Amino acid sequence: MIRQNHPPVPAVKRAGCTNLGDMNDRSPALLVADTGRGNEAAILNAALAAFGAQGFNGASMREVAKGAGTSLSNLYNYFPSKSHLLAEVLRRANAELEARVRRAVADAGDDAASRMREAVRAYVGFVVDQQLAMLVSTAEVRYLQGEDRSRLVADRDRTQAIFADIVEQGVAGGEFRTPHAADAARAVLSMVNAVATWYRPDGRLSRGQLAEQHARYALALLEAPLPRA
Amino acid sequence: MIRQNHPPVPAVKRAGCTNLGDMNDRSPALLVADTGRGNEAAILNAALAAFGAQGFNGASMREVAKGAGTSLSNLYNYFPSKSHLLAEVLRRANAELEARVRRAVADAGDDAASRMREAVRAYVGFVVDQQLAMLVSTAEVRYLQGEDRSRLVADRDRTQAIFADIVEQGVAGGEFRTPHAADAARAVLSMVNAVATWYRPDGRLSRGQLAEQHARYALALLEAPLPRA
Amino acid sequence: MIRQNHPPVPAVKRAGCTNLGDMNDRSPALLVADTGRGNEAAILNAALAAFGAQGFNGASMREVAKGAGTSLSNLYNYFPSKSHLLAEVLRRANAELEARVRRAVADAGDDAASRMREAVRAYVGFVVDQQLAMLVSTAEVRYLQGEDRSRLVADRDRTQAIFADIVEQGVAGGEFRTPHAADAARAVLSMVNAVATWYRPDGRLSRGQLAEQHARYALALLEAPLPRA
Amino acid sequence: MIRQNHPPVPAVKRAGCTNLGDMNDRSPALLVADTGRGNEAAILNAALAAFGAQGFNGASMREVAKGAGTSLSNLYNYFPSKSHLLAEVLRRANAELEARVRRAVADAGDDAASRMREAVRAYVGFVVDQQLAMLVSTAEVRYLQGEDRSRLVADRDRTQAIFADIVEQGVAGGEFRTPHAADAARAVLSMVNAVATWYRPDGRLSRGQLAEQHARYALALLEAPLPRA
DNA sequence: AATGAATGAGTGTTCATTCAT
DNA sequence: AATGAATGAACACTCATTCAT
Repeated sequence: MIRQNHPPVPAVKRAGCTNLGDMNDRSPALLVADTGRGNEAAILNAALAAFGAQGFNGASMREVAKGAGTSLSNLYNYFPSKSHLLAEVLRRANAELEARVRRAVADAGDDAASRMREAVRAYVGFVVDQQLAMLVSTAEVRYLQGEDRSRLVADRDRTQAIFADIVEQGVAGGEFRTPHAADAARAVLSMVNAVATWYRPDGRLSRGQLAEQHARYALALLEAPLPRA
Repeated sequence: MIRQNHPPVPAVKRAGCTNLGDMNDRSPALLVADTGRGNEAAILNAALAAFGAQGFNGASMREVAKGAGTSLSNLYNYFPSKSHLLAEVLRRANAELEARVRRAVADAGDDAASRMREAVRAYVGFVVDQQLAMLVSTAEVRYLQGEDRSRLVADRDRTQAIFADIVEQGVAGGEFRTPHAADAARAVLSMVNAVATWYRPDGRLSRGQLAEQHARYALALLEAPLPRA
Repeated sequence: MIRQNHPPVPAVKRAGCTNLGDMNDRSPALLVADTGRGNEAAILNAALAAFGAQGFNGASMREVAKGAGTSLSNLYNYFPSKSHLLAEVLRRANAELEARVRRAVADAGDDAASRMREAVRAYVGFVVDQQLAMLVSTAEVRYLQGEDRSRLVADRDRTQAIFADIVEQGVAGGEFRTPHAADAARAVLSMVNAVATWYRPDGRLSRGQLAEQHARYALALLEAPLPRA
Repeated sequence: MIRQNHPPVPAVKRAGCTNLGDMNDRSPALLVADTGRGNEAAILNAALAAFGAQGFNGASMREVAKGAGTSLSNLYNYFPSKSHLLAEVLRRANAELEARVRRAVADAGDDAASRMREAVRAYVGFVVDQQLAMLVSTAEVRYLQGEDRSRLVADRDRTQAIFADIVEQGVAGGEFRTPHAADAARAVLSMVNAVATWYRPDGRLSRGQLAEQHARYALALLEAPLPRA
């Protein structure tokens, strides 16, 4: 069993370019507020913390129970299995992400560039706010199976399609000149997803700067005309 | 424990934008050729396959042994622990990656754009050739600890620094006009790393097209002047 | 692993002077009565039997579980490790021994000779009643570590100090004329401890004779004036 | 597996009355001088050290090999099994002990008291000189089986019979007045054997004082007339 | 909804021993 | 006499899960 006690990465490393995907020592990301059903929220948050710190297979239901302040066996009154618990955590994380992005796009202007900028800003914002949830979402989906898995894949595809649609719109309208329209959305999403692997709240860039910077990376990548910075 | 028997993801999904990071059903990526020391190479390759298929904590030493065609206990004549085995797999993967990138850059022209293009092409090439190794490298570093961990981080930083140096050179020389030079190398690397999470040998794009496409993404992101496609 | 199937030592040997410290084939010394906590007492008694028969390292938790009539994993609901289990067995054994000796001394007369006689009689009585516990106490303490070890050493020192105090009193009062007061208590304790290594319930001497005899050895060793037998 | 790293017992404990039977941190008792047969002596000495430090079941053949500076498999060119190795160590230890005691008795006067004094002195001397061998002899015989076991028991009985014979002679001749002659030799031997469990080379008493003191204990126990100290 | 006790399958790792060289 | 590679059985311990209460 892996006990992850590794010392905090020294500050100089943080500004480096290493993407290590460390998931420990993050502020307990309260992904789930009270659900009005006993210990449910506590369990979900504890599960997120445990899966984040040890990975799905490295974390134990006992740890989750301890983190939630309840007994091991009580977990099974809320979730029928460890996998279902993971599935529910991931479902909630993606739901919130999708909602935020969709809202941002709806509030943006009509042109593809504005919409892409706002989509990226919302996405990066969520990554910063719910870094642990993003890391777990990325790293642990693979341990889902069957229906739980396909449902999550569908959810995720819906979120990613928002970006793909904007790219399509932009290319069709001549705003984006990338010759690789079909794959560019994926490249943008890879970039912003990866923010979760290296972002540190005490880093050089503020939440807003980070969002703005990635919006520019995205538009540049899509070969939109850029203001001379 | 998760036994991953999930049915193959249908073809239509493959062309979609979902980055699921499935690691199963890949051709056994023979990362390591014979090392001249008994079963060592077989063990390393089996470990890569097992860690890829089940994750570090999901894979068992018994599976590795079976994959390598040797006995469980014999594993420990070669590697003192499961972690060391992982460490060695990752070390070799990164060594090969670094070597390829370094060679490509050395053989490129003197200007930053050419060097970046060749670095990205080599990197993407490695991702395609050793997809499983890249996936495992990304996903399982976190289970390393202590010296094994810090050694690998240092190795990796060296590889990533190649890109950072090229960006710096390009910005200094006016070739790259991105205003966010400090973080741009990381964005590029995120993009190319992510290729491992969705690439399929039978996909729409060939190895060469993929490399070329990502080179263009990278240069665009860095705001290098682009040919009108 | 040693499986102790050696044939019973022939009767003639029993009366000999060999101290072999055989620990098998003794009646299951029910050291612990029901503790009111599930299988706890059964586990402790089974552990005593197993450690006695095979030694701490020779005994396996599976054997203990089998002896206790429960499952291997359930052992860990009661004791966090094999060492802790040993520690608890030894702690209880010494607690009972100390209590018996202390009670005997309290009930004895005021003179050192009476007190020593009663202390020895109580000690030998315990050795006979809980022979296996005494053997295990003597032979397996060394496998304890850290706090468990220091706690037991302290417990044991307290018990032995009872004898040392009586010797001191007797020498101070002129009852004992040994010139080596500082070490004599240890010699007496060595003698009575060793009874556990050779005593057989079906031996020549009864429990009472054994106690009486060792009381006389002790007083003689301390150079107390003896009745002409 | 027990790794005995416990810190050295503090000095104040050493003078106390606790018999813990610690076997670590003793000077490597070179029980066996060169036997003229390759690595044999080194193996035997390493085995003694390993069995002393970890117990028979706690020590591994790998440790013995390392201690002897040879390879694991080479051990089996000298001794057919771990048990035989233990048997040989114990055989040599007892042989040396018996020789020393027999010589001392032969060199003593004719009266039982002198003979007993010299026997005890020789025995204690050996315990001090070969403390580790004595500890291992006492603690690990029980792991011997079959012929190895019975041969050693016979050896040991012969050594102990020397004491029993002296007691018999002394009682018959009126020198010893103990009414419990049949068991007294065993009591004396228990006492001197136990010296191995607490003796420290840097303790309060010298080797000679220790021997002298135990001779007096023995004679007192046997109720021989004593000089007024 | 909540708990403590229980369990069978599994984990990484170590063992004494063997064998080919 | 000496070695490195190999093995099957065993080890202490943990797992997700169930059940009686």
